[in-house]
Amino acid sequence: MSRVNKRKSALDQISELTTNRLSVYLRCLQDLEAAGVQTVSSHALAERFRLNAAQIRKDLAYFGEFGVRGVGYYVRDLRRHLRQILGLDRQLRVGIIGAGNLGLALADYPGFRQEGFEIVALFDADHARVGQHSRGGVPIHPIADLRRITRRDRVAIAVIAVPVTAAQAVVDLAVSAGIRAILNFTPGALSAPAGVKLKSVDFTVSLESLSFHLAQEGG
Amino acid sequence: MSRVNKRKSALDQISELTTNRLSVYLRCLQDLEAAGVQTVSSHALAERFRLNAAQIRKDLAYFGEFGVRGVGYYVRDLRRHLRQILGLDRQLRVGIIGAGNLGLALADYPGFRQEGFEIVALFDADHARVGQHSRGGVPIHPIADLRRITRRDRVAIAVIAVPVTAAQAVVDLAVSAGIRAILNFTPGALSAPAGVKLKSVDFTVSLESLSFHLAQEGG
DNA sequence: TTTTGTGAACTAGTTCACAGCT
DNA sequence: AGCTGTGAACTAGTTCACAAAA
Repeated sequence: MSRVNKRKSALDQISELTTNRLSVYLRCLQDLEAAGVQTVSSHALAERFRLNAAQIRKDLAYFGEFGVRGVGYYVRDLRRHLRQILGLDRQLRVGIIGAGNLGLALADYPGFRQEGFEIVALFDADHARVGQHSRGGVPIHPIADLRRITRRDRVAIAVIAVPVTAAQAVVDLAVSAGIRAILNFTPGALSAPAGVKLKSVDFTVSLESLSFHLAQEGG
Repeated sequence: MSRVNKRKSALDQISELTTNRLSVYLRCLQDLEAAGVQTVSSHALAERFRLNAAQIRKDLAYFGEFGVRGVGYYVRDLRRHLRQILGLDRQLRVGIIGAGNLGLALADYPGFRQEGFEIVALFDADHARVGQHSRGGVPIHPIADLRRITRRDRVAIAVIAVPVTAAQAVVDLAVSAGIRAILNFTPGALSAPAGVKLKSVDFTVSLESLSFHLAQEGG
């Protein structure tokens, strides 16, 4: 069994901390490539994020031996590898459920398109919104059409930006429409069946963490 | 020295993981109190988040002995304690820098006000936006007024929702205006001096984490 | 009896330090 | 000489398991 296969079999035990860092490395490599830099060492990368160089080498080594001893990593090569590892070598289509302020803002968020995600649809229960478009041109569909549009447009990722009370029902609906990856922006605990990856971003928790630190120092 | 003081001195070594969970517990307690529940055990709480009961007890025990053996925790009491620990017993004022789609959406995000944060000001470099208000009525100021408004309105927390290229300059400006806590929504590494708490929310990293999981399963 | 608070055991994640390749 | 890849050492975080309290 080849070294690559040995690694492949251990790939599901990669921690989320590692994959998050891979995203960060990738962004950095894109900057470096744009700046015409050919090679980069783990130390040079580490300095940018005040991270440990060994950590970067370990993160990368889970997936293969991408570096060259005495030289470092070829920026172009490593970037290509990371894009492939993160599944960004194919265009991933995203649907956003909830066309309120937040949903509309996310639909036109330039960072997504830039990294290769394509926001293809918004969904909303409010009939007044259906048929409209975001400023950037993403069409708003009735939520009843979620299953149909998801299949037609091959939506792979759902973003949840609805009021808290509707969130679990929307997750269930997305799952039943065949969605296997969900990014949730509503607060509170949601559950999804095994095999469906659910990731949550909770603004309130983040703000409260800041509040805690102010409370500690401020007395 | 009292037990409370002994703990107080160790308070700065509380991990972010713990404080994030405290926010989650607090939200749950608010629901329980609204539902008229008097007491709750660490096991009952743990089930809600499929978390470990010992973890919850440890998280709480950093700050005092809030529980009653054989009974559990008094919901009302614990809620009050958590609000105090997280610094939510006083109204915290927030300013949002960047009045684009995202900044405006955050300004009117109902979850913030609900937890006791007050969004008092938006700031933007674009003169066309200055003088306008968010739908919810938050006024948009020129960024040049950041220092003045921050002092006048006693803004404690800054939210960064500007384009990536402007982000570090905006952080520096906020710090020089006396801000000690910053919630950053732009991608990439920003730096702030010691004593200033900078927390980042990176949408792209979250989406790429989902992409990674799809790439692993999907083959 | 029930449930907390917490030391001890365990697990996960990070950093060190160096052999080995270029 | 320079830098990677990685076992070993270390640090942080979680879970177990039980004495002590109500």
